[in-house]
Amino acid sequence: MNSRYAPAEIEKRWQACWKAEGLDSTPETVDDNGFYALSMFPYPSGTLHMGHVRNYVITDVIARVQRMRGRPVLHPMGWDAFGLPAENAAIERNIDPGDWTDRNIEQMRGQLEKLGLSIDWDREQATCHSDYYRWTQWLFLELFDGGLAYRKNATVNWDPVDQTVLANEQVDSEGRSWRSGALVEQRQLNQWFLRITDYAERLLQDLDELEGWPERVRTMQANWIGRSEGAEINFQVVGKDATPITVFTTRPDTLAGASYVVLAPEHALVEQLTSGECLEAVRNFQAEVARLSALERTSDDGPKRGVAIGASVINPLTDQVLPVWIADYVLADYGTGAVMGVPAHDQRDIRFAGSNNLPIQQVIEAEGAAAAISSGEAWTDAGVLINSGDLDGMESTAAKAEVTRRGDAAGWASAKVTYRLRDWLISRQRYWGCPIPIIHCPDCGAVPVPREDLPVELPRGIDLSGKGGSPLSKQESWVNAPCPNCGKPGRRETDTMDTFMCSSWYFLRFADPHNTDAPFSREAANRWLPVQQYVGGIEHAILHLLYSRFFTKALKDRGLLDVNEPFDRLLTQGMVQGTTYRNPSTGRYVAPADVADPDQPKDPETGDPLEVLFEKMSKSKYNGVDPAAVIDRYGADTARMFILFKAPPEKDLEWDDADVEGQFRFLQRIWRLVESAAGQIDSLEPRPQPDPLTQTEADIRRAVHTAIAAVSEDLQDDIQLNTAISELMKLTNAINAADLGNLRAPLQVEALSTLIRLLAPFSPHLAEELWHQLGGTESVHRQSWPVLDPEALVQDTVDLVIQVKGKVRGTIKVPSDADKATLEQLALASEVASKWLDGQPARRVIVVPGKLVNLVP
RNA sequence: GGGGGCAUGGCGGAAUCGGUAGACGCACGCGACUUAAAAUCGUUUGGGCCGUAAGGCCUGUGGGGGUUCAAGUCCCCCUGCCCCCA
Repeated sequence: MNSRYAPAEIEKRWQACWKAEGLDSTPETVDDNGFYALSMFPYPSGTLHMGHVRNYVITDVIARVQRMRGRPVLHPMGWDAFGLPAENAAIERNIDPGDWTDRNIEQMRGQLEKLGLSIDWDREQATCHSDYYRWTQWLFLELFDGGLAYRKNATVNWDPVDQTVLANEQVDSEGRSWRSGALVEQRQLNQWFLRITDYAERLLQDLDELEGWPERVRTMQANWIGRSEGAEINFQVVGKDATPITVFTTRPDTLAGASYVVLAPEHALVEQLTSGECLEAVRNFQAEVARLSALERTSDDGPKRGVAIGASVINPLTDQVLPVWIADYVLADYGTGAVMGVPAHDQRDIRFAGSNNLPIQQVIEAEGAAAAISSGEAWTDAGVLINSGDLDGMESTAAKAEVTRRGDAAGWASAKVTYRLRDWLISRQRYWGCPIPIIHCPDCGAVPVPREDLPVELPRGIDLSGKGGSPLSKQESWVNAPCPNCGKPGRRETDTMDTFMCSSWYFLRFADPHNTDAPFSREAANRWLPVQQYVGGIEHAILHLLYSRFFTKALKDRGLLDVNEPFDRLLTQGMVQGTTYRNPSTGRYVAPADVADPDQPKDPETGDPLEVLFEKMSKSKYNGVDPAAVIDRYGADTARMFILFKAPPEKDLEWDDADVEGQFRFLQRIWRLVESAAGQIDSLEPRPQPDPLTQTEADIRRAVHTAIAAVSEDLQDDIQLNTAISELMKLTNAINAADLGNLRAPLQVEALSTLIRLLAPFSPHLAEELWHQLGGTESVHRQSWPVLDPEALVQDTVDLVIQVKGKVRGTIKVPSDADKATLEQLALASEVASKWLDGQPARRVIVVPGKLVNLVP
């Protein structure tokens, strides 16, 4: 009695106890009612930050509630452990990337354990360990066997700082590397690709199935896949017996308005078609374009540049002769690498035509179209065709199909669907990644390493200078290997895989983590997948989630599992932001420690007033809060409560020390409340409720069951953990206000037992401690979730709102079971009504039972 | 430029099958306890106006319009901010 709430002692003790008891282990056998709760696994940087904490605590609450609901739960954790930071750290400090990574994992696991997460650590995986990446390699071979992995020479984004190839997605909108920030260059290299484009249509279509995903993530994926319907149209080359130029267009209806045709500078036909006098200009232009990124080339607003190549083609619809150009805004690997220029009806074309003196011919008429075009704006909306021969007068939407149909009949067009999505470039010229299990043989070509020879281990303890291509290519003893086919000397593939490969299937390995015969058994995968609740950052909305979906579908097609989508429900949590001080005139950030008066923040150097912002926690902004420090001071339970209460999960969260204090106080209030009862209650066994109840008892039962209903609802579909905690606060307030001494024992037991069980997923340590203090013998986390008794919610009378002309004018107490007619009578007879109706009869009466009556005179 | 989202007290946020706006918390103020402070407990607070008071009225969810008995919620227009794509 009268002990203080001491989280440090309580949390340490219960964590040890749970570990000894195996409380968090995954049930061995389950039928199909298992619940798979998963957080996006972290990169083991060595330090846990608040974003991680938020992510894992949200998932943990969901997992714990499901356990109490009686479902077998899989809640694992692992490490996305390959990647550049380890290699960079190794270069800087001359340590082995593997050792560095393992040390970080140890450290972060320790930090995670302090949070009291109910994770089954027995299933832990690290993608850089050979018992994991062996299976990444195995799956690569599966894709290879299925024709989904191939090698091709292609223009790639080259990061001159990190000396590696980047995927398009790793280049930001300014053409810089997402990691090094260097301006990306274009290079030709022979690279490994995965044929994700084969799955473009399914990846798009099946987005409709994902009802448990945020709409905006689905939209982002759909945009990324970028389906467009149109036609391929062939233009015969004048005077040469050359292959016709095939363009892709989404606007075949504007064909008559085509005034030129443009090839990508890298297009194969450029060589053939360029005339002698244009050759030099074309060569120069090609060299110039090679330095530009795709993004610089395709933006709508930049200037469009190009040169004519001295060839002509024939417009198949009008028989007009059109010049052929090459231009920076046409990309070789999108569509056919060639477009028809219709300046009047395409924004980029009108810019190009303007700067190169090419004719602009309007062929779609609509109100305002001509004016827009003459002012230099393309008319891209629908309209009616003009200047198009016998197609004049046709709606442009109808004309799309008609032009394609005619072209198809005449052999110069065919309907075509293209996608913006490109095949996934997985080759990386780096050391710290999963080796691609291929041996290059001078005779047999690229030969897969036999599955029984996996893993192809990364050689350890090698010199990493960080310069000049792949370190693996310099490891002669490793590189040289006999061809598995013919036995002749061959060379191992020295590229490693994009780390997104490793993270595209880890959720499958968790279902069957110790399997030594296969990456996972089909039974285990089918039993646990799809993940019922996936939680992670919005920054993975496209890449990781799209790749994982692709893997799942591809592996399904290979017969390895039967699920079509990996993640049933997705929750994208918001950022954790810290108080940030910035000098608006210099743009520099100031550390909070250097701010003397937080109410009147001033720059210690210049004396300028500082602006106070909330921005994502980062070292450079001096606004980070260390989770370990918060746990040391207040305990993990307070940290959990704060982070869950402060904002809805998907919104950004502003860190506020005062609010952390507030949560600590709330937990102390519960502590004192339970302590006041500890002398009176020796068991939490439910007992029959007395009948009749006193008014206070009936009120407290209603509060208890209202809380059960509300918290359960908040954890159900639309997960709202912040309001769930506010319901716990209301219940605590209600019990405090009623005073336990005024309740008979069965009521006390029900109230406290419910409060503690509802609290358990949020504050697992405190709930466990209180549960035992009140005589609980088994863990609170093995108790069942409180069950709602609808009877307890019933009230004899309710407050009925009286509105007059839609304005609230008062309330009256009415029997809760009164019917509409009675309510109307009671309302009309009320004082409120007589006062506000002022003698007029109510012309109209709207009755909403249980809520209000609206009287309209 | 295209697509999507958001806008509620001093602050974070509740309330969207249209039905008492501001739950819950933070901060602030006041009070109790205390020699004092901390802690704790109680309590006020959207704005404006009337009233000695009890109380009452008007107004209010970024701005403007509309639908409806009733709008934070639905529709149209505008402004600002955020995200994605270009």
